[in-house]
Amino acid sequence: MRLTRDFFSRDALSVAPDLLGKTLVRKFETGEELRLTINETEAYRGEEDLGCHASKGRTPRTEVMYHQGGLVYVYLIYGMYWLLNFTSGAEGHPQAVLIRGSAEIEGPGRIGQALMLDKSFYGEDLISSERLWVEENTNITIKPEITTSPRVGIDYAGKYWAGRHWRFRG
DNA sequence: TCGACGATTGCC
DNA sequence: GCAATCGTCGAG
Repeated sequence: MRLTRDFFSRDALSVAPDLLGKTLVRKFETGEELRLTINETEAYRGEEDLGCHASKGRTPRTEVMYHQGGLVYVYLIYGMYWLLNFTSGAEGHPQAVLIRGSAEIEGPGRIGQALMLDKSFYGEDLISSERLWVEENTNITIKPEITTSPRVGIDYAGKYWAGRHWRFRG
């Protein structure tokens, strides 16, 4: 069953750990489906979070994070990898959850490659999209053991924000 | 308009 | 250890 708007409308710190164990589905134009089990996420939350792109304010790039939850926020990193994020929270609250890894494919850059993401996915609605969405995983019967740790690659955000344990693995 | 840099990865 | 590679943003 596809995850609802309500699921993504909650705070990023609730959505990020709850996405662990969920199934990410990408349907290609060929009709072929790629299904990945999410096992690693990170929360980016608000303009005050110096590790969040929205800390620079509302710009063309960060715009979608200010919208409702359940939308796709993709951006090009190092000129070669598209990183996948889902917006969360309510309208006006810039938040996003980075999909950092899955059981089948590890690494945010590799996930983007496997899903063949590009700029056209910016703003895609996970609740109605025909090519990308998230489902409940019916195979999992027990809730995964979740561990937390500091987010990756944001030392520039300073000791406080880089030190928040907003990376979730399960 | 210009230059620095990044929520990464893979090869030397 | 470092190059690849380009959109974004702040400075000039």
